[in-house]
Amino acid sequence: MTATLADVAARAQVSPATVSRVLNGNYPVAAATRERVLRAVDELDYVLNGPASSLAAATSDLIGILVNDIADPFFGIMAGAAQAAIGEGRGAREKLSVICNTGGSPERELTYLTLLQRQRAAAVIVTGGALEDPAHQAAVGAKLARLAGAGTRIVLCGRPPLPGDSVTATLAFDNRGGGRRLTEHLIGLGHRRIGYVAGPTERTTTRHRLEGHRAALAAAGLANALDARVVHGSYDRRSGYDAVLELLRREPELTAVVAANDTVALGACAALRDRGLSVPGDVSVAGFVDLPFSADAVPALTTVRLPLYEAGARAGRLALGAEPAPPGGIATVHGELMVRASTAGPRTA
Amino acid sequence: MTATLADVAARAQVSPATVSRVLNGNYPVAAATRERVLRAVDELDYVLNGPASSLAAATSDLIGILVNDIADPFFGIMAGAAQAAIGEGRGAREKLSVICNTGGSPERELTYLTLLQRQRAAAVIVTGGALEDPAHQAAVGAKLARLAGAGTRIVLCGRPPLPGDSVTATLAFDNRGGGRRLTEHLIGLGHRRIGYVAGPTERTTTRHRLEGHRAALAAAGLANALDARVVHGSYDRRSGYDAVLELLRREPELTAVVAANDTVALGACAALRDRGLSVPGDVSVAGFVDLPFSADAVPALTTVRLPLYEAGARAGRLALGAEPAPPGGIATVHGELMVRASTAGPRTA
DNA sequence: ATGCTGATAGCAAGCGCTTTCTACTGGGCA
DNA sequence: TGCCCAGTAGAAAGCGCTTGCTATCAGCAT
Repeated sequence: MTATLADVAARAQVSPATVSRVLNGNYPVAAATRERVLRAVDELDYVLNGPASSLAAATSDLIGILVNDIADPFFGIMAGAAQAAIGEGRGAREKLSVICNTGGSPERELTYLTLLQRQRAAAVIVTGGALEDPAHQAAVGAKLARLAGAGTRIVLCGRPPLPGDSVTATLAFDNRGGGRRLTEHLIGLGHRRIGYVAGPTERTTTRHRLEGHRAALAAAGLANALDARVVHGSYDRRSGYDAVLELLRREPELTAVVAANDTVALGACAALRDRGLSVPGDVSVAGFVDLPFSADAVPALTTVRLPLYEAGARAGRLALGAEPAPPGGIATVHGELMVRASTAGPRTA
Repeated sequence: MTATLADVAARAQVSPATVSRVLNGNYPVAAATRERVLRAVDELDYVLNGPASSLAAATSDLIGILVNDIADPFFGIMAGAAQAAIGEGRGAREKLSVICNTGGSPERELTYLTLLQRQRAAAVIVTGGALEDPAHQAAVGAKLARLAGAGTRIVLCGRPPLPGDSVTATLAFDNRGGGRRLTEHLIGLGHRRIGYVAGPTERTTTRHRLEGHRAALAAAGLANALDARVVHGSYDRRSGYDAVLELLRREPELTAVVAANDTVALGACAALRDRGLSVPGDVSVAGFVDLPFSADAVPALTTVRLPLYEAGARAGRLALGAEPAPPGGIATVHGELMVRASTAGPRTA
């Protein structure tokens, strides 16, 4: 059937051990021998048996990348960047980096972690905000600790640090700071009645961005009506659309809306438009993340730019061990406020 | 260190064989015994060793999903849908479906295929258009044939059929028909000078959509100036922007632009706007695929809707063997023309 | 010559699991 | 009462690879 190491060995007239060493390149093999072996490999179209190899070597070349929603470019960009970085890495053997889509489901997150543990993955990159459920956090923490114990490198990307020392490195987005700067920008423009379309309640990302928003309001003495002006939803466009209608119902005099992310912001814009309100003429809108299409939207979206590609690529290198972990294991990735056309001063009523 | 099957067996006072059978559930085991084994598994926090298992059973539970660019929602949606379908599948054992991002690079495509072959993947789903390079096509075909020979199920999703019988099932998008209907729509509106922003030259998807366009023009007797009105680029927004500027340079009197996909179309809109031209007032614009944000764009984009999610999910089920292959192994997935605000009759000059 | 050393190559013992074949048990039936 | 069979469990032979250890050999110093 399929050629095995032994077949190659026989053809090259050497022992299986020698073939293995040629393939792994971590043991001296005479040039002539190597040559002969490689020729045999080629002639037989031999492909290493991964499972057998992993079993014998007690390691594998699999690297898992967990994302909440791969259809969302936020994750797509990070995951793609990580895979690119990993593909670039020159290790002894090429790594197989794979993206696992949890769909935001805690169970699937754990399932994937178990599946990766089962495969004895070389590294795991977990992206995106964490669920705030303590039980689930503990379960994930325990799972990661076990993985780390088995030699798997763990990298968190765009996720808050985890207690314990099982994580190799954490790249945390400064959601709080970004959220704060964004709202400060709006306040600076003169807005006083600012609505907030938040993400799902139980996510760290949601909370942190909202906390930044709140901090800015509090600093300006505007925090009183806050809660009435916050609506939670998911991270999709639909959610932004619906939330804005709800906000408008609660407070028709709103002059600005901050959204959980760009996608939500675009949904918000659509709702305002459908309501006959102009952006930013009647209501300013701001997003978060700065996805590729945000600069192209009409009007171009004011947002906080998160360097997704860079962060993803760095996570990939960290997973590979190709880059030293940041001091303390944690690096904070800051966002940059991008002021564009979707925000302006409130109409001087 | 990590618990093994033998440890579990010892603890449950049974043989390793029995533990294996309990875990795989394909052999009768007395309820009491099973119970005891499961308790031991739990107590020891045992996780199966995937490589060992795959080696012994000569199969693995890995399913690979190849995409050209995971940062593009076109692929994100399909891949996510496929993963969801696979996660849903109730096989004897949970499958690990993984997304591999080729970045459109033929070498990486082959590398991933080899890596998956190395892992003895249970199935491989290849999405997106193929490169038209005969050498590469042959290489991919050969690789897939080998995989199929080793028992790996092969599913093509959104990719033209491959000769030979190694492919389990093919879901081909009707790019030609969709392209044709789209251009017919424009012609029907009265457009005569229609520009076309095509994707990369060497891709099947590009060619098919363009052929549809050409067919519509030919049927209306408008094919004469075609070539001067076609500009090739990549599948991104930037490409649409630049291409429209080029088209306008070549033919300032253009009244409509058809883009390779929605992202490109949005770039095209941006360029027109920057040129002071209104959409669809001065120039109509149409896309392809119907990504989530296309309906929200301003103006909402006329496009050909491809059922990405459904196709991806079906590909997942086919990969699982949970759904019978379509007759002849090939199913054509048709697009639906979505007429929205970005297309209108040409200005009656 | 003799013994050393460094450079290569081979032997063989697993890695942890699956699965075939065999062995044992108890009950139903003649 | 004895036999057969269904139901269940175990023994053991690998699956294809890696790697520690040993064997070989040339060259060189003694």
